Amino acid sequence: MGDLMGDNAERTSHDQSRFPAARLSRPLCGQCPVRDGSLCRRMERRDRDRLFPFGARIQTRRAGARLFHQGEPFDHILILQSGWALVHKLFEDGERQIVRFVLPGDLIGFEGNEEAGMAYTAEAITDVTVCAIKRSVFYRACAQSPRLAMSFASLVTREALSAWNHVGALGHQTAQGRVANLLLDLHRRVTAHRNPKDSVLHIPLNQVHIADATGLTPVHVCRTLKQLRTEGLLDFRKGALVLLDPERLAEIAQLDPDIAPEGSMTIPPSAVA
Amino acid sequence: MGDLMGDNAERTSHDQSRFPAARLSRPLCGQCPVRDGSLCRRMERRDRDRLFPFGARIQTRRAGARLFHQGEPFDHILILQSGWALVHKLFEDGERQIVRFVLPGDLIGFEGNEEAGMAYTAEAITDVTVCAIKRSVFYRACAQSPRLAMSFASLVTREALSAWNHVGALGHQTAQGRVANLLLDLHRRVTAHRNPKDSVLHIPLNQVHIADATGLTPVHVCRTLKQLRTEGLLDFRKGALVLLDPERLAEIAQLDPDIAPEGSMTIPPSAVA
DNA sequence: CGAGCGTTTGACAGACCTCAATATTGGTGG
DNA sequence: CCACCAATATTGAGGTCTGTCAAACGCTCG
Repeated sequence: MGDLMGDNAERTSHDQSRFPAARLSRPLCGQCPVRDGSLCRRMERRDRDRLFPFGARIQTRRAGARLFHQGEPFDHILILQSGWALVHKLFEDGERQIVRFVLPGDLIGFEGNEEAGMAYTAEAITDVTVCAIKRSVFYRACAQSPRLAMSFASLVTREALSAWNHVGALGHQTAQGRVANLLLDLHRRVTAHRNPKDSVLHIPLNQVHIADATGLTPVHVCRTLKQLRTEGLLDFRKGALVLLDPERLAEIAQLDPDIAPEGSMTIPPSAVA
Repeated sequence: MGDLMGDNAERTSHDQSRFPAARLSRPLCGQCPVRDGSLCRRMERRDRDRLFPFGARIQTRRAGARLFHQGEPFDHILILQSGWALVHKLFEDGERQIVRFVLPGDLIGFEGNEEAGMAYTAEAITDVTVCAIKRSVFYRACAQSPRLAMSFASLVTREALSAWNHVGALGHQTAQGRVANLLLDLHRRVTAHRNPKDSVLHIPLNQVHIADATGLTPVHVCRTLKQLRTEGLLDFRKGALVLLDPERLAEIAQLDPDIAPEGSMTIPPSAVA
């Protein structure tokens, strides 16, 4: 965690001029939440207003930086403001399993405790800005504000639902289904707070990311993506995702359109706001 | 959901004499939380005292009964008091993926919302007793009591951690590792609140349950269990689980003993109590 | 005794992995 | 602008793990 709480901490709002667009390994268009500040600002204003009195700080981290590491203690909660991150579990053979991707507005840092250390590693995929607050302070704030506590519970509930969906995909589906499930899920999460549903969507992942998340090898992910492309289902190359046949994709991903997806709020807004 | 809220509702405490031991498909010894009331009473007293003013009711359900069904609305929260349950996702081909097993003290019923219906199906494995409360009432109670809200958040956090561990097992591990992981996890959860760590532990699951939870076929689960048995790692037959070599099992399951397991409380008791 | 369920075992097929080589891309420096 | 390098993506051949199908066994219950 080291310099995460260092002197480069910022207390000001997440302004594009003060937080210049990240230098990314590859250019991303304005649709991507990494560079588009609208989503970030909306989540930030609401969370910051609640948490800044408790010592929340805005931080920036470079792509590839580790936000916290499996086995090591980490005493902060992070709210991602912009950019993409991931949470993975390291195995002894050096392989890793990505358990979730973190998008702006998502909370990370509750995957462990002070004594035993974090159970997972969090890593910035792109350059990111996060809102950091001491975990003990955050819990104290929640204990004083049922509204904040329920907002926290709501976020964690969404994480649990997403994880269970992930379990279903990994346990039951073939390679096509797993990849389709992941890309559909990411597409939905990115476009959820976005009006213009353009056909092409930029996702800052490569085939290795998809492999580590779906439990497949990069080689097989490549074959599966090619298969999906030739079958006219979706096109994903160089981070550009196009859903060519969303309906058939949902079938392959075994997503029942009637069922509330991961993004749905289980806790009604009335109980939070 | 039907008769769940029917006239057989009980408001009295969970007494063995009033709630006679369930007629189970196979006999279970006194170690199993299904028949042992100590765990049930402890969880119940604490939760009931908080929730009964809000209309919580104790209910009983038979083994095999569905507590709620995927796609259908369900407006209650259930706290399992005794017995075992499971939560699974149904796929269109008729297969199912068990996403978690529910033990006494666990909460279910937040896997969806009123409008879209539940995202999963919950089913009683053995006869169960549950503490039921209207979801809207429960959320209102949480909104008035930060303590209850944080207790809820703590439970959901544990579920999320457990689900992520499950994701890691399904995505990364071989059949042996998946089965070992599941049985070790269940063993830990059952013995967590139990002093005498006897060598033999009764778990009310069959090979089909294990198959649906690990994403394997019952045939392969059978082969894997036989393999684990001949290698002197564990013995699981007719619901009787014996861990013959816990250390080597933990290796196979890729469980890092230094890392906090799913059972650890992420939210410190001081923030809840 | 027969029916039904769960378990066990075998032969075979398919999905995915491993290893290896090549092609493509993006970045760097001359 | 081109050469060069590292990282990523692609393609092929062969092997392993797990699924599928089928049959038989044991157990419980009616």
